[in-house]
Amino acid sequence: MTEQTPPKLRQRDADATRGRILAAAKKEFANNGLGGARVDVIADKAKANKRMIYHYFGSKDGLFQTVVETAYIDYRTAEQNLKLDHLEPQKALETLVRFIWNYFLKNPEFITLVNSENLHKAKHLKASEAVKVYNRRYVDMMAGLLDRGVQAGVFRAGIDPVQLNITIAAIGYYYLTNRYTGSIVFERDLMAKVALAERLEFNIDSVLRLVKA
Amino acid sequence: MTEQTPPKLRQRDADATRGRILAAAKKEFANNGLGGARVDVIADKAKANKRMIYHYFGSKDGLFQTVVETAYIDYRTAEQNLKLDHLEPQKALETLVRFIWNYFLKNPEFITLVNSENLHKAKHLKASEAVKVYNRRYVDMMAGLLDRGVQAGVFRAGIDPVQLNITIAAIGYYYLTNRYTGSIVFERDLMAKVALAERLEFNIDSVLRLVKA
DNA sequence: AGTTTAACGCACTATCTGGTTACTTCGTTA
DNA sequence: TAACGAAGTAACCAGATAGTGCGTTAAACT
Repeated sequence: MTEQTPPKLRQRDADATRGRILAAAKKEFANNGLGGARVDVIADKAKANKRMIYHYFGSKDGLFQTVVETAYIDYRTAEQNLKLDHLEPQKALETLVRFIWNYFLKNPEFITLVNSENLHKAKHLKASEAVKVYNRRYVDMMAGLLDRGVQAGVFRAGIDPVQLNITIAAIGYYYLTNRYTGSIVFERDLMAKVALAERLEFNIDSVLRLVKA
Repeated sequence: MTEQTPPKLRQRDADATRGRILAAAKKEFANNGLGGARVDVIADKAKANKRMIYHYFGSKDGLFQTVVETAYIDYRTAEQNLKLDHLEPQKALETLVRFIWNYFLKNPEFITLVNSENLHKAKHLKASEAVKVYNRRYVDMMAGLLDRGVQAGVFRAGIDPVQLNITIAAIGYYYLTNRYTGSIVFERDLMAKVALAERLEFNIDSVLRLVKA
């Protein structure tokens, strides 16, 4: 038989296709924002058909929502793997500051996605119950960490874990999200290796000063 | 006779039209980002013709550039009016933290514009020499302020003014730019009056602890 | 083997969008 | 006052853009 079609095994794999779309969308949304992202570009980059995007995610907004929620859960999951309970308070705090800094640095899409979501008043994340659960656990951990420090006499009492939490994220997030305008404004390359290392040290030092007894 | 027209009600007023376009554009860009903003909407809101936008600003990007640059200069100008040199170091620092917080709070467009500009890798601000000049003056002021504090024995030595600067902005900026996701994540209304007051106090306290001798 | 389900893709569209052409009207001044 | 440049307008355009209708085919199930 002349049939003998070359084994163009076009495997059908829903999960894989969905995954490729999600990955491509994450990049496109992170680079251009929700309004600037193009559905056709996402389909193309994912080596999928645009029709599939609507099949799996319903709409551009639906796709964005999934991207943001996934990014958030990934972040909190990584954070939870730190197991800070096993470290002495100061060391735990330093580890946390270091982790957050490095996570933001190595996952720049995370920051831009969060910015986009806030530009849209968090309407996509509003629904997510999962995000709240993850975070409750995190705030509890921080509260416990502060308590342990106070018991050990190394931290002062009365620190609001949420405020501290926000501050720790802030001093890394702001520096990195404003890397471009910041580099212009301060006339130095904020992303140079030395500059990054300096900032991390400054941040660790700042947080320890903030909590010390 | 030349009709003396004291309140010259000009039907045609280039400056006024330009101003209305700029104001409308600031809102539209802040609310939707560069990619999400619509030129037609801007023209409409400004009660101007779309053609006028291209007449005065050349392109959507040109308009955005002017908006961002203007917003930046407005911010630095307000900052300079604080005259911190006349205050004792600690009071000056507190005043600065307070000012930045309130400026971000009362000018939410400023934050979203800066975010948008960073999403686009600051390509619109890159050209602006004015921004650099303003900022140089600001960093010098901060350096002088720290020196005065060290002389007076209230601040510790060796603090990098740029790092402190970034931190002061960060602890306000992050809280406010992430007001929507933050309110979900922490399950409290970050924009409630009490919450805002608490955050400001926490920030002032943090900065003073950071610098104290 | 036959039936059903779901993955996949082509081709299409209604509408939008940044930008432009061609034109009119006002205000200033030679 | 005539003329000329600038302010202002409406209609338009070509390409983009989110979203779909419908047919095809691989795989799962019976």
